[in-house]
Parts: sequence; C-alpha cells; structure tokens
Amino acid sequence: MSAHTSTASPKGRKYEDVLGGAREIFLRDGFEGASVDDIARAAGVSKATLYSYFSDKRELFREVTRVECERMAETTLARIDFNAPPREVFTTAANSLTRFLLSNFSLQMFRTCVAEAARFPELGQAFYQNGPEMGRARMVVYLKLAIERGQLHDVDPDMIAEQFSELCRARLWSRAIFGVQTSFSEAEINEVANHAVETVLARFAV
Amino acid sequence: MSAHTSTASPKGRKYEDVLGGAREIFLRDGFEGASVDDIARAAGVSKATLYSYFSDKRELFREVTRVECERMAETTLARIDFNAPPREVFTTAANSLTRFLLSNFSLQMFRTCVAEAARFPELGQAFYQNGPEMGRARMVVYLKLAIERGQLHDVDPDMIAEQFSELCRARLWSRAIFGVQTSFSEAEINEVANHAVETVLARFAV
DNA sequence: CTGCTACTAAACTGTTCAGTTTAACCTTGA
DNA sequence: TCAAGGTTAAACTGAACAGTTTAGTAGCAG
Repeated sequence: MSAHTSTASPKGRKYEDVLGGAREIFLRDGFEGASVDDIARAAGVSKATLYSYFSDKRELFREVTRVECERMAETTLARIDFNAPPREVFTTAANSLTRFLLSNFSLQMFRTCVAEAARFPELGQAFYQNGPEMGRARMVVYLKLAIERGQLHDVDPDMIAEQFSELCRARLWSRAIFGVQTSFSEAEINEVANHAVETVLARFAV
Repeated sequence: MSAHTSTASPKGRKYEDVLGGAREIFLRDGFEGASVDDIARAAGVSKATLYSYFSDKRELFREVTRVECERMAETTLARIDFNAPPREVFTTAANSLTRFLLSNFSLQMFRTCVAEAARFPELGQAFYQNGPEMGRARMVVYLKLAIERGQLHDVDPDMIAEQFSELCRARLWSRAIFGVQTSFSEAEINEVANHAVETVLARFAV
C-alpha cells in the first residue's frame, strides 16, 4: 500500500507504515500511554523493524509530532482574505479556530505535549512554535495591514491576536480539555465564536 | 511535629505527614511520574503506613487534589468588593487571576489533571468543578449585580466571566504551559491584566 | 508486666514495558 | 541459483514500580 507512493521513503519499505501506526497510537494514548508493541502491531510491522528506523520511542514521537504540526500549519487558518473588512475576517477566523481547538486531534496533541513537558521540554516548545505561534504570526500580518488601513485602533497587534485566540477558547475549551464535555453542538460553537468576534471588535475596531 | 495539631488526624499520627509528602511529590512529578516509594520517603513514613491510610495510589492522589482545590478556592478571588465600580473590580480580579494562572502550583496541577484525564476522568472533572467553575460562579454573582445596577450591558454573565478569565491567559499562559517561558516580570503580568480589563470593559461596560 | 496499636525496614511478588537478540523467511536482482 | 538486505515472530533482559507480607520495634494503657 505504501511501496509506490510518490516520495520514496528514506529507507526501507515500511517507514511510512511505522509513522502511520505511531501517529494512530500516540494520538490515541499519548506518549507514556502508548506501548511500542501496540505501535508495531498497528503499523503491521515487527518491533525489530521499528527499531531499525528509530533509535528509541522518543525519536519516533518527535518525528510524528513534527509531521503533524506541519500538516496542521498548512490546514488551519491557511488563507485569510486580507482585503475583507475586519468583521468578516474575524468571523471566519473565529469559527475555524474554535472548531480546530475543540477537535480531537488538537486536544489530544495538547494533552500529550503538556503531559510530557517536564520529561521532554523540547517537545512542548516545538509544538508551541509550530502551532500557536505560527497561527498568531499569520494573524498579525493581517492585523498590521488593517491598522494601516485605519480599520483597527493602533494597538500592539500581537496582543490583539493573543486575546482573539484566547477568546475562542471561552466556555467550551476548558470543558473539553478536562473531559467535562466531549461533544459540542454547532450552536454552542457559533455562540462562542460570535462572542469572540463581538468582543474583539468592541475593543479594537475603529 | 504533627501529633498535636489542632484537628486530630482521622486515624494515626502520620496521616498529615503522608498527605504532605504526597502533595510535594505529586506536585513535582505528576501522578504517573511520582513513585509511591518517593512519596513515603518524602513523608518520612514507611510504605506500609501509607497503605494503611490509603488503599491505593489513586485514592491518595484524589485526596491531595481535593484538599488543594479547597485551599485554592479559599485563596483566589476570595473577596471581591461587590460595591466597587466595574473597572476596579476587573482590575483587581485580572491581576490576581493572571498571577494565579502562572503560578507553579496552578500550572503543575493543570498539567497533571490534563495528563491523567484519559486514565482518570473523574479527576479532571473534579478539578474543573472545584477550580475554574468555582471561580467563575463567584464572578457571575458580581456580574449579575453590576448588570442590575446598569453598570454593565445585559449580556449573559456567564459568557462575560468566561471571556474575562480567558483574556487573563493571553500571551503568557500558553508559553508557561509549554515550558517556552518560565518566569514572568511584573511588567509582563500587568500588561496582560490591563489589556484584559480594557477589552472586557470595551465590550461590556455601559 | 501485658497487651494493644501504630509504625518500620526490607524483602518479595507480579506485572508492565523499552529495547535486544536470534534464527528463519521473502524478495529482488545478478 | 545464489546472495544480500529488509523483514519477521518470539523469546529474552533488565529495570521500574504498585502493592503485600513479615518480623520486629516503640509507646502507651490497664
């Protein structure tokens, strides 16, 4: 199934299989929770093969995280229409960001990175830089433009972006991360997103 | 040292010692990271004694968490002056909340609860209810009053409280939780708190 | 002195799990 | 047909660690 993919795997036929299995199990069980035997089984690969590609469990985890962060960066907030008026831009962004923050992937990734932050500091930092940091930087580009155009007050655009993304976490995100609530209706999500937009506009729109 | 404390321990002299040791080690290493041997050593107590008080590691952890959440609830946001004008109330609250969110205790507690959310769902939920939920409920009492007085717009006070506490997380909290930044200057904290106040007032103050 | 209760140190059990080793098996290409 | 490299299942090693057991100690009450 993976022998003839476009990019030849760095070494050996099963490399992609290993990554795929690791992705599945790490995402399901976190780092400590995942056993290497489980990963090998999910990948349809022997443990020996797995260890021929990755010297240890951490290296495997690092690689999975790196790849997933790349994918995430490409997907989320990929294209903002820089010419739309602020209300429109914030509305679009708030909706997609709120949804993303509540997604299984995002929550599990967050959980794992936070859990391993002590044992594994580089990981949390890499995740922060490739994830939140990245999205914020992209937002700041737009904000600066909007400020120049006189659509927003001249306030530190970095702070605007930070506040905006925090507002998208209101009410639902903490419930999700603590497992108090596990599924979210469209109405709930829209309400949070809309309130985020109203608040950020009330404070920063001209 | 603990034999003659005011409240007699439920059973046996060393009960409080065990809790103290557990608190120290759990807070340092999290739940999975902490070994019962370490806890017993830190408590200056034998493992057998420890297990005479608590039937297993989880029960011990539960008890530590419960006690710490109580302490936290008493300390943080304990007294809001319900008669002060909104700007003053929000300013006080933003400062103490931002500081609390960045405290070692709060961060480590959050980390551990999140990490164990899968294995240990009741824990995250208990923490959520005794922590964030509690503080928010207290805030809502004030907000309703302020709305009645016509100091704030008549908007869902629960959402105001949620947005407010999220705003206190802007910029610094995610850096802290991912270990990107570990110490925070007064100036940084004040800036975040002040921006939170300005934003919440811009949106909700009459 | 006796008996009771809390406590202790240390050895022990059983399990889980990362990482290694071995010996054999396929596939491909010369 | 043979050789080489990737792959496999399965057994193994060694460590960590939760929880138990044992044999014994310290202090206190009657």
